[in-house]
Formats: sequence, structure tokens, C-alpha cells
Amino acid sequence: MNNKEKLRNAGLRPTKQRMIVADILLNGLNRHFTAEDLQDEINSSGNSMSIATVYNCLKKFKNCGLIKQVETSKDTAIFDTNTDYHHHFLNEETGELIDIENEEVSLHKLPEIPQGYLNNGIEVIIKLKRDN
Amino acid sequence: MNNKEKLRNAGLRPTKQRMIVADILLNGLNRHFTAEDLQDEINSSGNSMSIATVYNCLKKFKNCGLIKQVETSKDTAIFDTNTDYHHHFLNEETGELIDIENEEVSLHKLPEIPQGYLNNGIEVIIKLKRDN
DNA sequence: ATTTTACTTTAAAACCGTTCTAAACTACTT
DNA sequence: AAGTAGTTTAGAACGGTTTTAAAGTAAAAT
Repeated sequence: MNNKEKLRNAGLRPTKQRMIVADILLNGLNRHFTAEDLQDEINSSGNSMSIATVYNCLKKFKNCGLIKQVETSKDTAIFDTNTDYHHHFLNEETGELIDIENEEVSLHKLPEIPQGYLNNGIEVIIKLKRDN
Repeated sequence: MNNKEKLRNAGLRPTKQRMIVADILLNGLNRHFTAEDLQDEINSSGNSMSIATVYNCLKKFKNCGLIKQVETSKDTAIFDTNTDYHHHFLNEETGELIDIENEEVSLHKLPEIPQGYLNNGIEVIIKLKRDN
């Protein structure tokens, strides 16, 4: 399926700007990035896009499940092209995130979900510090 | 140990402002709160404190391990008086966090820690959605 | 006790990531 | 081709957090 079809399937109008973003993000490679990272990459590829559009686009992509946003307490939002169920190492000094495949973690015992709620996804964050 | 001693032990000068904050936060009760929540509580207790001091104070308390900051992608920083190793339910709609005691979760299998790093804490976030 | 020194508090400004505004533009429908 | 609904944009606005620099305070030195 090409990117135009992916966008249509997700209910998004395949505009020029969204196609530029899709070409960068939806190529099967997993990556973590901020809105600014993406804008820089767009700019350095000879295109350009207003930061408002970058944010609009990321929000739409996220709401459609084409990308994810990672849970971190950093001051900038981190997005992830890996939409599979998975976890992260977090280097707290640098903010760097590294994927952990779902199969590499198994949760043996889980708490009871509070009344009236459903489990809507589990994220495991393993914080790293340098070994010296 | 009283709050003044707690501050001194943590290497912090027990100023009037830090004592006000300590009296609110270090009473053994677990709570999640933002900087603004704390300032409101200070104000409504008849004291007052500039927001810069609230932030300075929270940063110091955090660096000394008197409180923790929770990993969430929300736009405001969430602090936690529970410094024990523990986990969270996150209601993504409201941003509400609920503690999960460490004993209620067991991780059976863990990924290999990358070369040159040490495991510096694991946080499990169970995202909740309303069941309707 | 007084002075000195280093640290702390403060209001206000600055900062920075993100969202809003409203006008111009573009994809799709008729 | 015309209409309309959705999209992009620059720039302003917003909101949480940090910085600035001056005034204040705790602890150390005298």
C-alpha cells in the first residue's frame, strides 16, 4: 500500500504537506522524533512547512494511529513511528529513547484495574544511567 | 525526624519557604500535584510564595529525593510525594494518576540493559480508558 | 554580637514548545 | 466550472517554566 492509500484509509485527505510527512515517517523504519526534528528534516530535503502544519499533521497522524506519542516527562513531545505495542529505555541525562520489543518484557502479575475502567495499554520505561 | 532535620539531612538550608512546603508535602501522605496545585494550597493556608520559589523548591526537593517527578507526556509537570519504587495507572482523558504499589506488579522477564548503562529504575504505566 | 559571605526569594521579563486566528489556498463534490 | 469543506500559513497568543538582577536571609567568620 502506498502512502496516498495509507492516508486515505486513515481518513485523511492526502495533501501535499501530508504526503511529504508520510514519505519521511511511513517508510517502515522506526524512529523517535520531535516536531522540530521533523521540520528540520523537511527543510533539509528542499521542502518547507510551517511549524503549525507540522503540529497539525502530527496530531492527525497520531489520532489515526499512524504514529504514537511516547510517555515521558521531557519538555518536548516525542513521537514514535513504531505503533506496535512496545516499551522503552530512557537515558535520563540525554533524553534518548531506545525501543524494547514487546517480547523482551513479560509482566507476570498485574494489579486489578479500577472499577469502571479498562486497560488501554501498558508502557514500561526502564530508566538508564551511565555505568562508570 | 522533624521537617527541619529532613531538610538539613538532605543538604538543604531550612528556609521559611522550604519549611512551608515541607509541612505540606512531607507528612507521610502520598499525593500527585503540579507546581500550581502546591502554590494554591500555600496561598489558601494563609501564606504566599512566588511561583519561581515554588519551582526552585520542587527542583531542590526532587534532586534530593524528597519527592519524585512522574513520567507522563502531559503538558504540566506532575510531582509525587511517594518516593518508593512504584507504578501508575494513568487516565488519559483526565490526566489523573493512581499509584500502584510495587508488590502489585511483577516483571518476569526483562530485556538486556545496553552496554555501558545501568538500570536506574523501572516505571510501569497502565493507561486506562472508561468502560462504557 | 556584628560583619561577612554564600545562598535564597522575588517580581517581572524572557523563553520555548504548542495552539489559535483568520485569511489565503486546495482537494474534492456537484 | 462553481461551490464547499477542509487545509495551510504567518504571526500572534498562550501557558508552563526558567532567568534576571536586586533585595533579603541563614550560616560562618570575626
